[in-house]
Amino acid sequence: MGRAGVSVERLVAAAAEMADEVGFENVTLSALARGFGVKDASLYSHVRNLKELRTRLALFAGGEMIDRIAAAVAGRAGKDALAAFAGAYREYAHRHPGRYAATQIRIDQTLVADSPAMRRTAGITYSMLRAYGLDEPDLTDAVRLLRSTFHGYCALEATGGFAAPRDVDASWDKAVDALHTALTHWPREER
Amino acid sequence: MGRAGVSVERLVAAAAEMADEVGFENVTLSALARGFGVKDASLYSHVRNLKELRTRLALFAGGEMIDRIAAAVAGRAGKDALAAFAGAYREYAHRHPGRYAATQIRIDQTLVADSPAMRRTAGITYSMLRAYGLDEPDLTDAVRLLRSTFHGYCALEATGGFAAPRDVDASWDKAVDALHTALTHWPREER
DNA sequence: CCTCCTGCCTAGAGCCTCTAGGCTAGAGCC
DNA sequence: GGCTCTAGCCTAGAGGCTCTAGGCAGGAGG
Repeated sequence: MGRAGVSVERLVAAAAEMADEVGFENVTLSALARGFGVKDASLYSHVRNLKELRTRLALFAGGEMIDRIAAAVAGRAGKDALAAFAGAYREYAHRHPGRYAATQIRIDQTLVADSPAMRRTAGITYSMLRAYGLDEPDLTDAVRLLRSTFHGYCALEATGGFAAPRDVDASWDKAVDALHTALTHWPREER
Repeated sequence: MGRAGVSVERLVAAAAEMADEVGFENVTLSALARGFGVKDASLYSHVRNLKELRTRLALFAGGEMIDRIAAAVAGRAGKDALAAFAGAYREYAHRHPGRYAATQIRIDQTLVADSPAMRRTAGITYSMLRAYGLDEPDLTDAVRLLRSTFHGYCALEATGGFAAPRDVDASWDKAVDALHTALTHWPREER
């Protein structure tokens, strides 16, 4: 009986597939082992435990996602860039619900901080926002607003939170418009 | 050995406590049974299965949450009402992370639709927004924007998503301000 | 050619959900 | 007071999951 050829990379890739099919929560080392034709105990020589697999999946998905977003934003500015960012974000969340869910788990901050994907994400977001003429700390506040709205919308959509008959794509476009006006009329301290 | 006196209500209440302590995901029928001094199989005569317990908890938490929000919003209007809504929302999410997580699970839409809590939530939100002079479908779009931002912010906060040194309360206030300006300058179709 | 290490294995503990079937105390009826 | 019915608990057991400990074999490198 030859070796099955499991590796961390193949494991994470398989986990990504499985997450999109059955949900991030339901990705199981047992099921992955079955997929590789291997006993589940064997996977523990490639990955410390389930938690480690999940954070690897999270970093993988985060990188994949920011690649798509970067490609969409490239060469655009202002409202165009914002819309492209938003569109790519939501499209990834739709196409890869399991991987997207993975990006939202709590991860050791030291791990996240020196992950290249995170740095890239921050860079792209901040440079996109600089077009609105914001300075710190408004810049950080605006980034948090955008992330919150984007994530919240996708999360609520994913759990079936939008029951009203109104088209969800139209609401999304409106939300992006509204964020644009919020950014252009950003509330400054008056004094 | 007398009866332990388990009931659906006590079960849900205990689950709510446990969810806030160990996280919604980690609420387990076994652990609840241990808490009641009862074998886990016994709980299945009060609740069909884990899923049913979870949706019961979700409806319970949803009702509790909208009660707090309603109390906070009462007697206020416009930006005041928005800020009160937002504050009560986030405070509940902070104080009861497990229950809040419960409110975000996917639930059978027919169950949700005729839950009184849901109707109340919709009523309060829509009436709060009418102060901004919006009509359908903008009203629904605006509700979705608010829910998305509120939920997204709390979710990201909960998973440690805001690593920057900027104070998270200040960013929240700014976000609420920004939403207010977005609502007052709501993007209309120009034609 | 030999050694070592990698990649797999078996065995087993522990925790979880959920089903099937049975016993019993107390409530309601005659 | 006796009778029945049922709610609320029980034991037994199957099956899925994570994870540890220890073993074996085949291919790569000295």
